[in-house]
Amino acid sequence: MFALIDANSFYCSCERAFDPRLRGKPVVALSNNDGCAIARTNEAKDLGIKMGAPWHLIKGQPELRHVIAKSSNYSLYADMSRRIYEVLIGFGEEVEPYSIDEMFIDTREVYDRDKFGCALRRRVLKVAKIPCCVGFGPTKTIAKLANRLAKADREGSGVCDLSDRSERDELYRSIPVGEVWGIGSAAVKKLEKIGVETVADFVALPESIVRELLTVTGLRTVSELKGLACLSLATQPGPKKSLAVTRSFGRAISRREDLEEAVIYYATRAAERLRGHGLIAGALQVFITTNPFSKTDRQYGNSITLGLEPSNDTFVVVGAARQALEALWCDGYRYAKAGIVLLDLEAQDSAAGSMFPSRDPAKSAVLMQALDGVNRRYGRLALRPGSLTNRPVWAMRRGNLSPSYTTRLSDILKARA
DNA sequence: TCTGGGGTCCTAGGACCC
DNA sequence: TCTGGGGTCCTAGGACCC
Repeated sequence: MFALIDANSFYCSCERAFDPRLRGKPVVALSNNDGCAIARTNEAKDLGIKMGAPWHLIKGQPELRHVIAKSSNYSLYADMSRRIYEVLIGFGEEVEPYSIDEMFIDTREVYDRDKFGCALRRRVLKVAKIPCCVGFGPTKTIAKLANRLAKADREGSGVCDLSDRSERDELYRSIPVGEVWGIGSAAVKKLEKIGVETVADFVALPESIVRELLTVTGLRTVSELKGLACLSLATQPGPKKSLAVTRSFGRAISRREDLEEAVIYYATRAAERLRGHGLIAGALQVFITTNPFSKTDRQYGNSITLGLEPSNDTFVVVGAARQALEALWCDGYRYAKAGIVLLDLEAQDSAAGSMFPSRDPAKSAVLMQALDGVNRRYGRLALRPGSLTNRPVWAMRRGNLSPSYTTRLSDILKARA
């Protein structure tokens, strides 16, 4: 049996914990650049403010003038999350922190779930000052669903137990399938086409259909909904696989120097975080894109993935990022967003002995040629410090070269020639 | 003169999550 | 003028090898 503890309007509740004047008022927490609302209190939801609604549109409406907006403060939220975790650990159960505001716990040993759930809620509210809801179920997916029901019933106890099979079957008939964890908008659309609307319709489908439409993830979700646990509690986080630093710009950027400055900054942050986790990266991806919401701007977006000599050195990461940008950049667009993603992460200690990554010299040569072309035309080569050869950082790949990458790069070159 | 096919690895992109 | 940021998993299909 699992329980899911999910904080209510987490970011807003964190703000309220430190400023009681926000209680009972419509509050939203804003994304980076104060761009859009990413958390809303019930009062704000009741005013019709949608998740992800742009703040500049909200504040333009006179009837929403009293809505209070807070810029997000992630270190505060992370700290509050840790407090909740510690409260749950204090109950002596196994805890899996699933996201910043959600934790699964193993409740096999719990006999009176209602009582236990209420005690949890009270304790979290008292110690961490955060209101939350608790959902119980024989699988994680059902516990998630139970939590949703607990949240939806605002006047209720904040605890919902879906451990009873017949009770579930009854409920499934009135719950839209899109409410289920793992069923997103694309899946809903596909399911609608074959007449599936409720969770009950969904679990009644033959396996072959589910498999065909939603692959193995869909099958897993069905099993979980039937009470057959496919997902276990992960009390220890797995090794990190990627790390990203991405931002939308406060205003559109048209000058190359400005974009380069942004990308260098992201690369610096990324390398810092990499070192913070004791990791090195074996590949780096840079992307830039125009504003997809704009109806007037010409659109362009592209990304490039480069192999690195595994490293967490700022100079190496920044050097590779600049080279990538050099190849990506196209003049004459208004850029709205850029980012850098570090991939092929490994623990720092295992780095020794993996200095020369390219397994296929012939293919490297092809890429090198393409890159040399870029460099001849578009600027200098940033060399890896201490490199024995004059290869640019981004010509060093660990695995096979992606042919589509080479193609894409030549497309870019062609477009610019 | 005839020009295979199966296994494996890799990547981009889609979908989903909070 | 202003529309988030950070992740994971799965699959199709290309490239390669023998």
